[in-house]
Amino acid sequence: MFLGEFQHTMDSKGRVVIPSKFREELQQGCVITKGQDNCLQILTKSNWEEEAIKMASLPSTDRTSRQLRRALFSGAVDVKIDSAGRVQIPENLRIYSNIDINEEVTVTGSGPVVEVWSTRNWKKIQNEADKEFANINEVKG
Amino acid sequence: MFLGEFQHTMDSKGRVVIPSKFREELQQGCVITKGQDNCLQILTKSNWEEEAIKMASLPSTDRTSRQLRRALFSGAVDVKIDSAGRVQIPENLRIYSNIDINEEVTVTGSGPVVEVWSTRNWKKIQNEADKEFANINEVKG
DNA sequence: TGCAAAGTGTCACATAGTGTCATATAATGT
DNA sequence: ACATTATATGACACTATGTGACACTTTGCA
Repeated sequence: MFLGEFQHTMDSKGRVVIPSKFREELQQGCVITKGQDNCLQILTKSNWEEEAIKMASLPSTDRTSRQLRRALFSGAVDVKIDSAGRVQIPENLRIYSNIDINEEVTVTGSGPVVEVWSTRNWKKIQNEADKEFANINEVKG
Repeated sequence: MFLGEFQHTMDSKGRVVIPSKFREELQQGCVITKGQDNCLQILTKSNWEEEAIKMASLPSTDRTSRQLRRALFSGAVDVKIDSAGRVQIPENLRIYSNIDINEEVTVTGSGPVVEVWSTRNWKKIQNEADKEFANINEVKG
């Protein structure tokens, strides 16, 4: 289970530090994919395999399914964390997520997955997310 | 069941003392999350897991669900009480709750959860709460 | 073949976080 | 009231983490 929110910067070579709390779970290998709302997702190997199986089993007759599947597989890279705790983000994913070299990055734990955001982007999303969250709590309370 | 109200200060490293009465229940591990009105909530592990399971099972195809999941998990940390009875509050939660380094903190038992407030904030909220309480009693009496 | 660009590995430094201790304060029992 | 114990807090040393720098390797391309 991944929890928390961390600020980092993407270094001049396109690498991002994985918060130390997440490393143990991801050390044995992980996969980065395009996530929803222009974030990147980092999954553990086993989590990725589950996803992949689900996707592979979608009917290839359905156009939307095909698109989803292409996005998932073509956008995925299998990376390893280096000795300084960083991962290299390939250019296509940097573009997808709007994270430029030397820019601020927010890494969040989101339960079963880790998400990587350009901080600008995250701030917008977070506002929305917090509102939803406040609504739910009000209904409950 | 957590009861009572306690004054402490956040130390220069961002740590807060958990009142000794609460420690036993929280010792085996607890999770801090964003609560309502800019307070922080401390939940026991089992309490947290209930919440988390609900969230994790929401469909990720639905934007609102995704946002909820993000708010919940990114705003949470899993902490342990140190040998001096303190917990470390990460920066994002310090900001959320308006608790600065070396500032006064009010820790309250609130039934199933413990709440952590900046004392300034707490006083405001408490006034409101007391008024409500007085009103109810007036109507009843 | 050589050059430029992109990626990888390593290091040193600054800072944030952690652990421990000593003292002060508060709570408890006699 | 007093002694005894538990609790809170500040101080400080230590560790881990994040960051920037830089050299080295690989890749693609002229």
